[in-house]
Amino acid sequence: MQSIQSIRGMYDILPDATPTWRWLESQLAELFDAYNFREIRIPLVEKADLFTRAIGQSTDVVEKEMYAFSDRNGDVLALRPEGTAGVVRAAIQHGLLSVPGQKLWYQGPMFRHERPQRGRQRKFHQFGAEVFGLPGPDVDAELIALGERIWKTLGLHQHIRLEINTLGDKADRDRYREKLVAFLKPHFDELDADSQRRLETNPLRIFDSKHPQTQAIMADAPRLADTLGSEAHEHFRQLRELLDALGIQYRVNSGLVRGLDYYSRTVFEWITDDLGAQGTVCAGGRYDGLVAMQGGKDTPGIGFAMGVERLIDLVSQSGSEQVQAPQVYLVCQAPIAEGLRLAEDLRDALPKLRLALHLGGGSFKSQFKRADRSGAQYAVVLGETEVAENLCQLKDLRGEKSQERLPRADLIRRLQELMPALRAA
RNA sequence: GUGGGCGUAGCUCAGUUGGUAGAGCACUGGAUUGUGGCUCCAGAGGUCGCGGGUUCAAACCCCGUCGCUCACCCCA
Repeated sequence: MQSIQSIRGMYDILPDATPTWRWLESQLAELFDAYNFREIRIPLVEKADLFTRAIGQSTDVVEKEMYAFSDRNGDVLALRPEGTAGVVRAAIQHGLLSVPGQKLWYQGPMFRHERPQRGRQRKFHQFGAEVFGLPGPDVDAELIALGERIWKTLGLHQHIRLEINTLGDKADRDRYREKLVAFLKPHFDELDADSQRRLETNPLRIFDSKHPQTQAIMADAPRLADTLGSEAHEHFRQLRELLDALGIQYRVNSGLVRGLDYYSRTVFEWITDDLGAQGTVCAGGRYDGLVAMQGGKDTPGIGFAMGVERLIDLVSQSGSEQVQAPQVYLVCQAPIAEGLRLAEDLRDALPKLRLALHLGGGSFKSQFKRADRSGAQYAVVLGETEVAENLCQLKDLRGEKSQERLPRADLIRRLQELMPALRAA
């Protein structure tokens, strides 16, 4: 019988990898805590309309990548392709926006039906942060400072660079869009096929084109910066001033455009060259119109989201991978009841101890082989002789290869001496 | 959705002009009957991705299909 395989693009995170994931997740949670963000947990499934409205009808994410389906009631639902729309929905629904400066973070799997490649899976994970109700550039600056601290904490700072841009307010962008389209129309035949299509759907993205001829045309295109209203312009100027004051390095990339429709004013992106074609590790921006668009009271907002798989890839390259091994391996060649009892006694006294009890029997030799392979620092030996004399032996498997005999009652104290971290409550 | 590369043991990979499948690592046992790592010996492990075709004979050639992967596209 053919075994059932996982769904394309939805992969398993295996035991060798989960310690690194947990490490990264706990680092991020601590950093969000430190910046006074609070965690929100939202459903994986929402009404499809939520995403259509927030992300934009004509974006690829909605148009061809969304996992949408009808449930038994005939409602059209979708697996969430990103987190911001759901957070905004929840914030409106539960009145979280009544105070200014609501800071929220979220975490979890997202789903997009794309062709998988490095750094791009159909099920992928994001950590994201959102701040509501504060229109000023101080928020933008603090959020970017948080991002910078995250890369430093993860040891990735050398591999990641920051690019920022402003998209202006919606009126600026609409005006600019018209100018850009008017400029490009005469060049239509010279554009590559993808850019010809984007002229209809999302002309600002043509700046991203990798075709040399298209790039040459875009070099002479009108700039969004020249169409900016004075308020948006001033917002961006102040943000840069704050970043300079913080000593944060960045590059203004006037071609930087976010893919989702809801962004306005500040947009930013952290990029790496070490991940192949999917170099964006974290991206975000301001979305001042989104809350109103979702039916809430007009409230400014800003946020970012990072791709966990991409970060894990970088972390693995930088040698920060975590491993999980027991600290003590209990070799038992006495009646297993003795081994189970000793193990449970140890777990009672030392809740933090990572203890592997040998199960399944076998010779001393094979049990020690297991103990070695497990990566454990110490082996505790319990044989017939030890049981008869009510003692046990403690062997250092890594260091001096010493082995000591000691009364079973002294084992806990000895392990605490050897591993002081076990004492902490 | 489009294109390139690749599918052989749990993993990394060999496999000669087509002649019925191998290595290293990992696993099990032994050399060493109460002690791991190094070494040696033995063992177990395979619908050669799947389906069809050509052939006396296919892992190898042909067609189809599925999957993986990289890139385009898209995006975190």
